[in-house]
Amino acid sequence: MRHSTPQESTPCETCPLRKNPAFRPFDAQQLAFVKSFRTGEIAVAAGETVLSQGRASDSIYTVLKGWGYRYKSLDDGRLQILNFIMPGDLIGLQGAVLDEMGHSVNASSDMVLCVFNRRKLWSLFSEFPSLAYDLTWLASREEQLLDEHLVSLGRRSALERIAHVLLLLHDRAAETGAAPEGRMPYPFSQQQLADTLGLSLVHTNKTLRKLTDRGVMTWRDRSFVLTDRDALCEIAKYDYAEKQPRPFI
Amino acid sequence: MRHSTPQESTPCETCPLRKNPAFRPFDAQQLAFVKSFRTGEIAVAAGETVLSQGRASDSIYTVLKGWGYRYKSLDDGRLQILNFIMPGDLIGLQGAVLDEMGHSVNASSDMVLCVFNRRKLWSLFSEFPSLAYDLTWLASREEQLLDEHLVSLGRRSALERIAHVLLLLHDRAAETGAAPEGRMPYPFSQQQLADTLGLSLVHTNKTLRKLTDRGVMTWRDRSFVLTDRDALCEIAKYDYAEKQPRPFI
DNA sequence: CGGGTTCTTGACTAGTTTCAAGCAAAGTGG
DNA sequence: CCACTTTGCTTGAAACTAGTCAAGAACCCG
Repeated sequence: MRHSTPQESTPCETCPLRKNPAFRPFDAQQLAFVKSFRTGEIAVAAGETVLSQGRASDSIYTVLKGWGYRYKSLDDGRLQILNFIMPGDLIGLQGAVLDEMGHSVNASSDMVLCVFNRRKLWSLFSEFPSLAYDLTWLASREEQLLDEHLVSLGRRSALERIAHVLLLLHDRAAETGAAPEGRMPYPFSQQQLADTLGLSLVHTNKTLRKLTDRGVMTWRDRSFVLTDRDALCEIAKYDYAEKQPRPFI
Repeated sequence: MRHSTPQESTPCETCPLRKNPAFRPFDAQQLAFVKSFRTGEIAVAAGETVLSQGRASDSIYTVLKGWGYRYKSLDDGRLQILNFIMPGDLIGLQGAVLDEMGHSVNASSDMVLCVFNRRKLWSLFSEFPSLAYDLTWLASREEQLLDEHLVSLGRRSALERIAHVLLLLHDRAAETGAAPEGRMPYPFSQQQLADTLGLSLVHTNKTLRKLTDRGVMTWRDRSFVLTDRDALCEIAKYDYAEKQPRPFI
């Protein structure tokens, strides 16, 4: 893993996540513990690798800024994106609890990550059950997102799949205030969208065109705008559920 | 949820999982806590529903005997099986931590489940960090299985997918000693296999035939035998990793 | 202003689904 | 105990969705 020079640390007190109403507040004790659990902060440039499949990682990270994606690749070059990673998400837990990372993580935009020492994970469990519970919350939510993704790949048509991820991505970004007015500034390529949905690049492009022809969305500059959300929901059979403030570590 | 009359309880001391070398042992304190956490035991007949999508569940379960599957269904009847459930697996955590179950669980054979009170989950975190850690282990492993499944649905051909699940299913069963001599007695239909792999029943059947014609497996009486494991591994690009004793609750 | 990505489009092909029909095994009721 | 029904498996043919190949256009970066 290569990344840019470590930034000077943002102290936990001014952590961008803590100001965000989408995230639940910390009490003083929890904050004190998290400060001791944390070993620093790193910046990862767009396109670089944060974690590699097959390796054990010494660290766990919480995303402070930027977007990334979690993926698995096969020997012959086929690649499957498992999930997208946004601010507040925790990455590397699998590598900390099991012995080896089953997936890789790449940054799709410049990211800033809060770094935690894997070896102190145990003290989180023994001293801060409330944080351990939050960890489990985070793991359950990830499972729920994967479940939904599995339904898409297994049972939805290309058109439904695309409409569905677009809505999902938008709503996940909107949760943390990152998608104003239906505009989703996720910096990814059509190839990445294809690798997410288990489609070929060409078919993804043609399906995207079908959606823009119907006037429900536009794709430009590696991001998209939902111009007719209702129609998209109709296509994807998607319904939005109001989110409660969520935990993070 | 309807199930048969509650069986008389197997005491934790004679729990079938505890005797099984595939599972890590409990110490006396943990055992005492689990006994208080546990509210009883239920039997679920093959075909019945254990948990329903959309509902909150008051209980969490550990499978003592039998097999089942976790799935999501869409309004129009399409169905996607997310994962299979075997002895030692924990179900219902998502419903306990988040507020609603995003999936359903059905029994594919007669099952016996150990029932825990969702409301006491918090005391598990606060009093037994070692068990909380095990819970996280279990959640991470589920995530890993889902990741692998996602790769299958997204990037593997029908032939690869079938070879891959068959091996996975066999090895998961073998872990707990339930698949002697390559014979996997999983009682499921081809329709269920199709719903697992995101394929149609017809194509699943034809692909299964292709595999039996090549002499690598046989399918009979709703279970299968791996007659040429190496060839299957070759097709699926599958490699087996030795498993350590795993936790359970 | 080149050279490299990324996006776009058309033509052709392959893999998978859908439709349709028949068979076998297991259960059900008279 | 035997018709009758149901459920699961099997097979072929036709239709269609998505993949591959190929080539050009647009965009980005140095």
